[in-house]
Parts: sequence; structure tokens; C-alpha cells
Amino acid sequence: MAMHLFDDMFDDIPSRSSLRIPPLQDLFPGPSTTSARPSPLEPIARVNIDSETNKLTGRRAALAQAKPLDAPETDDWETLAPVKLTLRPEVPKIHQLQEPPRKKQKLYDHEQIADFVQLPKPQTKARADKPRPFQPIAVLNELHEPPPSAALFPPITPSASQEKLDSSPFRGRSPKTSKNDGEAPTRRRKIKDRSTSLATVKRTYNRGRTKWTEEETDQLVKGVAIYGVGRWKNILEHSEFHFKKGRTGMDLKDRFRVCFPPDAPHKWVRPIPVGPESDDEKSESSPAAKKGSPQKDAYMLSRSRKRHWSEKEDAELDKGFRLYGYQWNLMVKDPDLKFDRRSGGQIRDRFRLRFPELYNQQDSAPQQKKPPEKKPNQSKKQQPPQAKPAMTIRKSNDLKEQAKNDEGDIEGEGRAPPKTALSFTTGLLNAEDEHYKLSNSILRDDWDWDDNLTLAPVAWEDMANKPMFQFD
DNA sequence: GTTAGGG
DNA sequence: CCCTAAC
Repeated sequence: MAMHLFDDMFDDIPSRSSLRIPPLQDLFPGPSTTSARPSPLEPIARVNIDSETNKLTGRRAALAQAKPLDAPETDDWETLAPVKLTLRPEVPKIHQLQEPPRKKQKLYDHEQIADFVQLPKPQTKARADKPRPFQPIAVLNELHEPPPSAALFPPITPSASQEKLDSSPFRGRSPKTSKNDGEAPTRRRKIKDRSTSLATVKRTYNRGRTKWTEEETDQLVKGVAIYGVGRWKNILEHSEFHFKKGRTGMDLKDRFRVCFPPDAPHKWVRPIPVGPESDDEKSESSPAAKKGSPQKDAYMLSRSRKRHWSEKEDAELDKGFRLYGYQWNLMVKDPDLKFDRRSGGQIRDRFRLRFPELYNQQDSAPQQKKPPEKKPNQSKKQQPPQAKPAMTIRKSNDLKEQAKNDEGDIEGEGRAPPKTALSFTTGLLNAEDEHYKLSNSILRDDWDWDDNLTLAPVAWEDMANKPMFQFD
């Protein structure tokens, strides 16, 4: 099925001649058997790994041993010199002076990309390095610590002791490593600041740059060849690769995006081998490969794109919550809820994002059963009425928090948030018209009442989570 | 916890 | 490199 899917994918692509795609070159050339090698950017649906040795097997193993173009004629080049092999002499500076500044597009010319050992060199914008505060002082006193005077600065906030540590300009970056050749600095902890009084204070601090070496980039390309686009964690942890300490999958993703811009895949996609597939993984090579046509967009074949939630879908989510509460999988099954290929987990995450406070109350929420059926011929097993859940009174600050979040939605989206039934529950106490909302939510008249239930499920839900009284 | 995409 | 929503 997947094959035909891909066949259609390339139907609307003009023929290669009309596209004038640059000469196809092997990003991943071997000494002799180029045709036996799959595309480095070919998505890998399955990776064969020997469970015993934890090593790659089959063609992927061979891929991992691929040599760069100018590798010496030795079979174990990688094991002998795993790090230095791909180093190339620096481009003489005279070239940089003579050649006019290249346009950004030039960076991705196939001439450069095709030879993966020579990846696009970053624009050397002789940017006057913005000195970090206090850094010169640290150099002067040769202490990799803040100067004593730093202690004189008052804390920004009363509870900023930890912040001061994290915000130190010396954190994770001693002046000694100014060459930026060493390890990446340790990553800072994420700090979530929800207090409004500090909203304007910048509380995040940069990790600092860790330059990508050609070795690293080589390994990244190899990793994509082995695992596929998007398998950044796998690539990062591949035993044969040695990325700088502190690198994360995100870094790999960013780097790959820099080298192979997804909006211009024809700039970097390599040709597909023309020979017959040699072995066990025929099913993994894309149909495009069999046609001998260039792969249009390897990104398209990576993990599924993230689909944003439309307003309509949010409305479905709202309706679903009124019907099923926190039972996300039931929402998926309900044909009346028109979720478009959303899983229960996706629905849950969306709900958690939109209504975090309400989401965190699900422990005390009653478990609802299927709502009233339209065709009540399911009289075999009648669910007993749900036990009345323990009444919980929401704390006032919880409600304020939720109200704040609701307002944030307004600002963030630039449009009024859908005033959904969820708002009944979430923003109730904040509203002036409490009576209206109470009656509207608990004594709903638009319910398809199930005779087997003394109350509609939503009523229990609301009673459990909504304050019946306000003490402020 | 990871990844895609925007910044 | 960071942030955040989506996964």
C-alpha cells in the first residue's frame, strides 16, 4: 500500500529534464558499488539491529561503514581514525577575499552538498562578538567565576537565588574554552515562571554556541542514512558516532535543516541508485528510487507532520468532553464527534494544553460511561447509575489561574477563545453571571436523557468540579 | 520524553 | 540555539 501511495506522490512532478535539476551526485559514494547503496536520505522504516550485539546488520551496517569521497584506501578507515578522516584543509583566506559574498542560496549548491565531507560552510559574518557581561573581568583575574563585585548586585527578585546561579554569564562556559572547541556546555534547566510580576524579566539564558565540526556533520549525514530523517535520538546515540557532549536531538535536527533545507530538497537530494535492489530491504527503498527519479522531499517521508488543531476540532473536543469527560478514547470512537484522525492521546494532549487546570482535576472527576445512545436498543447491559462523586470545592486561586489562562488564549490567538462548554467549568467563578452558568451547565435542557440515569453524566461532572458556593 | 516548526 | 505545540 505504501508503495502505491508514494507512486502518486510524484505524479505531479515534472520530468527531470524540465526541472533542470543539478547533476545528480552520490552523497554517499562508495569505492565501487555505488549502485548497491541506498540513498542516504532514504527514509528507513525499519532498521535491522542484531539483538545480541546491538549492532546494525545487513545493508545498513554496510552503510554505516561508508567512506567519504576522499577517504584513504583502507578498509578500516573508520576504526583507525574515526575522528580525523574527514578533515579538510582550511579554505585559504584569500579565497574569501576574492570571492564576493555568496548568496545564501549558494550555500546549498549541489556541488557542495554532494560531497558530504565538505558541507556548507557557515557564513562567516565577521560579527563583532558581543562580549558577555563580566567576561573580560574573568579573563583578567583568571578566575572562572564571577568577580567579587558581582555579589554587590542586588537580586532581581526576592527568590532569585537559584536564578542568580543560572544566570551567571560564566555558567557552563569558562573563558578558557573561548575557542569553542570543547564540549558543549551543560544545558540549563528549564525554568517555568508563571508569576505575572516577573513576566517582563527575561529568565532564560543561552546555552552558548557549540560549533559543528565536519566530523559531526558527517556523522549526522551517516546517521540519517542509517536511521532516516527525524530519528535524531537514534543518530545521536549511535555507538559509532561521537557528537560533542551536550548535543541533543534538537541540535541534530537544526543542523540537518541548515545543511539540507527542506524547502529546497532538489539542492541536496542525491540520485537514486539504478541497479536492482540487492538484498533484504527492498521494501524500504522508495518507489522513486526504483523509477530512478530523484526523491522529491525526504522530509515528507519522515515522521508525520504535526497538525495544528483547528477551531472546529476544538469545538469537537469541547463537545467530547461534555459527553465523555476525560475518556479520550471514547471520543475517538464516537462517530458524532468528527475528529480527523486524532488519537485519544492527541485529544488528551490538546485538552491538557487548553485547560491545564481542568485537566489536573481529572483524578477527582467521576468516570463517565457512554452517553445516551440514539438508538437505545442496548438494553442488555444497563449500566447502573454512577455513584455520586465526592464533592470537591475548587480553590479560588485555581480558578484565577484558569481564568488567566483563558485570557492568555485571547491574547495569544488574537481572537476570542471559543466560548465552549468547557468554559462553564473552567471559568465559572470568574464570571459575574454565575447563576446563569450554573443553571445552564447543571440543569441543561438539551440533554438526551437516559432513563437509566438519574442525572445526566455531565451533571455529576459539573457538580464534582464546579463550586456550588463562592466564599470570596 | 521526543520531534517539527517557527523564531 | 531557543521555545512550544504536537506527538
